[in-house]
Amino acid sequence: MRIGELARLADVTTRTLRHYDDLGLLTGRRGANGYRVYDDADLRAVREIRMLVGLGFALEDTRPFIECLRAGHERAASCPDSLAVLRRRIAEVDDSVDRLREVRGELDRQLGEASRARCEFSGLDP
Amino acid sequence: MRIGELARLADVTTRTLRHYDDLGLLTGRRGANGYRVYDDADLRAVREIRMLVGLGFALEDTRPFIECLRAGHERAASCPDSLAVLRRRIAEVDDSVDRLREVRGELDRQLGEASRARCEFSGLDP
DNA sequence: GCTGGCGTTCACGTCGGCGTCAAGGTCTAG
DNA sequence: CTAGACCTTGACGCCGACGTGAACGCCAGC
Repeated sequence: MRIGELARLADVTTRTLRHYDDLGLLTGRRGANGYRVYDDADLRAVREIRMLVGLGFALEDTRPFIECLRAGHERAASCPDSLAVLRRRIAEVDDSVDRLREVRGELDRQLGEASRARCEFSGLDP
Repeated sequence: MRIGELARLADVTTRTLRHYDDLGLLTGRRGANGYRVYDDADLRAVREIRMLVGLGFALEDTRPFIECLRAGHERAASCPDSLAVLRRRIAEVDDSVDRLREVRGELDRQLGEASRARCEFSGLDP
């Protein structure tokens, strides 16, 4: 299949696929006319990339997963490099959640103080 | 005081302060020689901005807080516009936490499947 | 043969928050 | 008088993941 069909099937733009090609992430073969030619394995790869990107992975971090697929493995995460990146991402997410919880607490504190300030301003505070 | 001293006191670079000036966020007066001139209120404002940025606010979103301070209010969050932005940010943080928790769950699932795949590969799965 | 719908390669634009020169003006101490 | 420590504006660079447009090639149907 050509780039337009793959784009439709994977629900991405052709620009996105060309970008992945530029990165060497999804280097399709070329037909006699210079057109990029893709197959079902490439569709699978694009879907894997989009899934990982949806989970917050940078494009570069999806590379080991795609290489794992191209190495013939059933699951893209089942290679050592993929697993390492996966665990790293989990740690990142945990850190992010922790930070956001602290931020959330501080925002609440700010809201409380602001409300109290408005009460004093309104003369509603004894 | 001039820009260098304010930068030291607020622990930011002079470039940062000029950037805030470019945005019209912290427009200091100018001395006879064209130098920016700041006072303690400006120091207070910069600290407020950095605190809010630390809580994830975009610079544009700190504007109502700074205007609130310049309007003479004690607490930067005690004006209607500040409060609106503050509540919006709280909602954003809550959404982010929710999304990250879902992401975290999915990452765990991926990790589990990958581990099982590796066990099958190793012939350790009955 | 020509229109229209595919494809191709540059290559610059976007968003935010500054970093990092470059080329100059100002002021103070020695 | 001069060094050097401050200040000024202007303008390009960076990061990521593409969007957007130009200018062109390829191929099918009428």
